[in-house]
Amino acid sequence: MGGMPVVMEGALADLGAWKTDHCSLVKALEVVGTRSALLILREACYGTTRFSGFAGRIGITDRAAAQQLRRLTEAGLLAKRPYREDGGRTRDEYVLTEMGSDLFPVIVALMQWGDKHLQDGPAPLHYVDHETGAPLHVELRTETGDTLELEQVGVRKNPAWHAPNRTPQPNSPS
Amino acid sequence: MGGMPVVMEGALADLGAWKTDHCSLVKALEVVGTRSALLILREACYGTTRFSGFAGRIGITDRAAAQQLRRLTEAGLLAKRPYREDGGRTRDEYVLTEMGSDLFPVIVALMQWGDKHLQDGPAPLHYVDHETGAPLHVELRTETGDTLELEQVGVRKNPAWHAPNRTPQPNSPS
DNA sequence: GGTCTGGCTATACAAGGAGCAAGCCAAAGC
DNA sequence: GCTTTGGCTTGCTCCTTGTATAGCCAGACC
Repeated sequence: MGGMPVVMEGALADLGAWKTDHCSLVKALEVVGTRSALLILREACYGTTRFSGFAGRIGITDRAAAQQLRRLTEAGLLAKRPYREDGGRTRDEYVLTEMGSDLFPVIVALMQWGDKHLQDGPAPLHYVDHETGAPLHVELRTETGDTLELEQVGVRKNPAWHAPNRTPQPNSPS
Repeated sequence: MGGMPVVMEGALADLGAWKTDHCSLVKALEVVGTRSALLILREACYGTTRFSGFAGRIGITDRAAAQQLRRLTEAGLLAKRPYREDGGRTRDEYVLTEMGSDLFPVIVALMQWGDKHLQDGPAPLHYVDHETGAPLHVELRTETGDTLELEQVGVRKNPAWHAPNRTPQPNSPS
């Protein structure tokens, strides 16, 4: 069992005394906090670029696909790029930006968790190093390469942090 | 910029020819695909265990908290544990199971992505090795410790995979 | 000019998440 | 036995996500 959580360092230890006002997780969930957004990004990582590919492979309606593609493009995770098939007009396809492909670890982490806890049998797909075939995993590591258990992790305030717009408030990070 | 996606190996290369029927990501999103579910789990990782702590710190209503705590408990990410404060009746608190704490990398990965792409200034919080203070990161790594770019990643069918209930269909993994 | 096609939009609707506010309930303590 | 307290439920409402179905629109080709 888990049980023991992370170590909240310093002033963070008193959970009643601070708020998670600027939490990056909250901001992230505002952008990719829906099922269809993450599935669109999975598809984009798989190499899907065209409207009908997204809608068809994910199994969502045109409307849902169009809406999410627009949202993700506006947010900067996808970029439109014109293309042209012979005998067709020029259209836009959707390719990952750096911001979008930086989400790949999130997708693999969720996939890995689902593989372990939600599949009846073995995992259907593997992520590997394409060159060597070595299996890939998402891991929490320090620069020196150590992986940690949850209870060995510490959370601390970033001393360089300051409130985004004026009035640097001292007491509400995250 | 990103641009190049992962390498779909073998039969997976033809995206039109297979479906993502058993994708672990889809299953994972059915359990933790909502904002409030992930925020509850963030709080559980931070050490919050009690009803009012979840509702109050996340800033959601009692109703939403109760609903998610029930869902996550039924799904096996949280477990109820009785406790008793002096002068109070016994009640249940919610602690992470192994299944729940295995989601921590997902939370950190999302947080890290938000830190990089959605914060106006520096990140408000840091995750570190509590012992040494060394910063923690989520990384895609092979067993030999190499980290990869997106275009070096390969996706392949698991040869050991079989459809969960009878009729092992040959053509629809993930 | 007419038609076809793929990408996208429009309308109408159902389901679920979540807010507000109030109420319920099982001890503990008076 | 009445009140208090914290945890949880209920009724009602709004908003978002997603479905189903249909329609629009800009070219390319005829």
